[in-house]
Amino acid sequence: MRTVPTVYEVARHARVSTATVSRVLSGNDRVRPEYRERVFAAVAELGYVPSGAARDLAARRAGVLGLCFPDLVGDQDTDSDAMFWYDEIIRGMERAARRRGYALLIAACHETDDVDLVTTVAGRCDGMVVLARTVPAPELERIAGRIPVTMLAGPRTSDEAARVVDHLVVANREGARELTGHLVDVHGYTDVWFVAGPDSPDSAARFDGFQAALAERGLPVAQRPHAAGDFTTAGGRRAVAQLLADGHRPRALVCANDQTALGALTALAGAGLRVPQDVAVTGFDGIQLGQHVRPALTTATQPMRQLGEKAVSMLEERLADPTLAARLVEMPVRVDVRESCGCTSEI
Amino acid sequence: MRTVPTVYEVARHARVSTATVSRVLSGNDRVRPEYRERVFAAVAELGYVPSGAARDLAARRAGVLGLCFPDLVGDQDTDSDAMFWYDEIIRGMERAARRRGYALLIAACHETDDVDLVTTVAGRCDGMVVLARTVPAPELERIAGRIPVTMLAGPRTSDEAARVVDHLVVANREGARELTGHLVDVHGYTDVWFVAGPDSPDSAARFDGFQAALAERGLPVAQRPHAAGDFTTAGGRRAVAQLLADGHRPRALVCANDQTALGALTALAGAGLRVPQDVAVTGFDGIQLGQHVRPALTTATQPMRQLGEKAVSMLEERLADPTLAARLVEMPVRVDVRESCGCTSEI
DNA sequence: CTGAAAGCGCTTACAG
DNA sequence: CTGAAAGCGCTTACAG
Repeated sequence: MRTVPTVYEVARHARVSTATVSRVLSGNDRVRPEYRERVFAAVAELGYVPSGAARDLAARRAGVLGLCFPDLVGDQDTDSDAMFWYDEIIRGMERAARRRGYALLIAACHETDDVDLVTTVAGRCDGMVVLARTVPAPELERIAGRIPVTMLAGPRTSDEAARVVDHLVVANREGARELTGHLVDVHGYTDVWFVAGPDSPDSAARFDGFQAALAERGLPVAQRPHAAGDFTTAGGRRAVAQLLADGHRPRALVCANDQTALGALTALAGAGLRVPQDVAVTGFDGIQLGQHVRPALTTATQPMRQLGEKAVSMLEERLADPTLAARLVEMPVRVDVRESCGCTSEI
Repeated sequence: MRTVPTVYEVARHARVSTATVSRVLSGNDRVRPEYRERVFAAVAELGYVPSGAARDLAARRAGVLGLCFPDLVGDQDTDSDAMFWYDEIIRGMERAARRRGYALLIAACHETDDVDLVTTVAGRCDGMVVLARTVPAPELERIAGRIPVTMLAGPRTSDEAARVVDHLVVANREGARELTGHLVDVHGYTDVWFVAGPDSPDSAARFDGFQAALAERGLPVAQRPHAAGDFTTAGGRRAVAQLLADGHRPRALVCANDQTALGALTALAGAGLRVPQDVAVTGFDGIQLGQHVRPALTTATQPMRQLGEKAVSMLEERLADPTLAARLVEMPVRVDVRESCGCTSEI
């Protein structure tokens, strides 16, 4: 195998300086057409592919954005279905990044280890988005000292980190409030229960919205969730199956996320209950699967596209001005009324 | 904002050389414990995060693998559901890469443009996986001259590229052959039709397996697919709806991929036909959604995990020995018999 | 518009 | 085990 060609070879071949090669390749400088031609010819002939590392080092810019999401491994080493939600995030971020000319460097990280992986990512990108439970706070602070960091859908971390890390969240509380309100106002259900996820700020905020909706309507307000899953389908199924086994028959179930709701659907079917005729169900997030199950899931859909775009622009703003104060931005969610709440299909 | 610290600052702070700092941080060299402590202390105090670019340039290794998949945008700028399949690939590759200590650099690319993006990716990783229709052959050859490249599930490209690019494919023909055989042997259907995807080697290979199964059983063999979608749910629905509108009533439909089969399900339901009682349906790929729809989809599932692992190991082998001859590796698929073929649910 | 040369921030023989 | 120094392959003021 030949040795890999460098700018020097290209420059020599094209009989120009490396500066000219660099200018031609970056595209945005005025170079005599004749030289330009020669450079392209040399590049083609030599099969030149510029070294990203050298380029990044010299230009202090990578053209790469990073994304750390939690490492979710199911029981037998298969991906947990909580991953569906991350698929959407990855896709949304990749698209938004690409629109602005960045590639996306992704890695599933776990708070307890993987510091090397996080460093690999952080050291190689111009800015990064981290989801909750991926990077320990001290590490996060350190990284934020080097590149802009936006925490997506996560909790406010330590005070230190909060000073330097931007936060981008969705309207969890408001979404759950609307969903619950819909169940009460439109369908007249008063016996509405909440099926939580794991102990997380997202689940908590959604429960909060659930409580608010009930309180506003003068209905009795539960002080704690009636059941709790873990944001997976299996967890939701177990939680609701237990509820039913205990003899409870709520009229409607507000679930902390879509997978939990999907699990609820299965548990209810298993108990011979019809959705929405016997029990209504709502989810949260708007994963694609929710549109395909029957009954189609009524849910609060997160604006993936906009979340990605917003995350990238926040990163770019901070790249332009690193002294910016940390920001907390909340994006609205959209309530998608489908079948599982009792409304008819909108097909 | 303070200036970002470098190895030099860390070395000065720890009163050691930069070589020692580098050794401590890389972890694998024997350094006097006292020095090691001092380095870690300095790193912590300064909030040092090594520059990936400098590191890569000096070490000639990035610890990053690349993945280019096609840019799939649906009608109103939303992701086409053909993306589900890529979600699985991305996840499988991310996991396999991470297991070997790599992060994954991803970018959706389109053959006609995006050469810059491809270059961004190729220049920054140690090896890359490309899916079909993402990188033009000449560009692919050039990249393969710099880093190992594996084409996943793609066609053999130009002869030139085929010499330097490894190919990793799944048993498309065999999977379709088994699926079709199952329909005939187990369920006794003889009137089995094929709904193709777009003009692609994958769809063609699956049709080939379909034909083989029929021929082996002495049944009439169609010379061309009875209908064709485009690998999306909408395409499958349209193709099958047209078939039905034309008055055709096949007993079973072998679809080129899962989304096509999902679309078939919708079209059949729309025509008042029951699956599998009136018409049986099979898919291909094994996307997660197929397990959740009713009837659950009988399909040939691609071994995502193993595909990812295999792709990474092929890259590593070529990294170790760049002179390796180009390889073509085929991975088996697993036929998952569920409900849509007429077998009962295995819940 | 073009080139000579410094410099980006690491790692790694090489010598000790 | 440790350090001085070269070198990785680009980009970009700086001068012309």
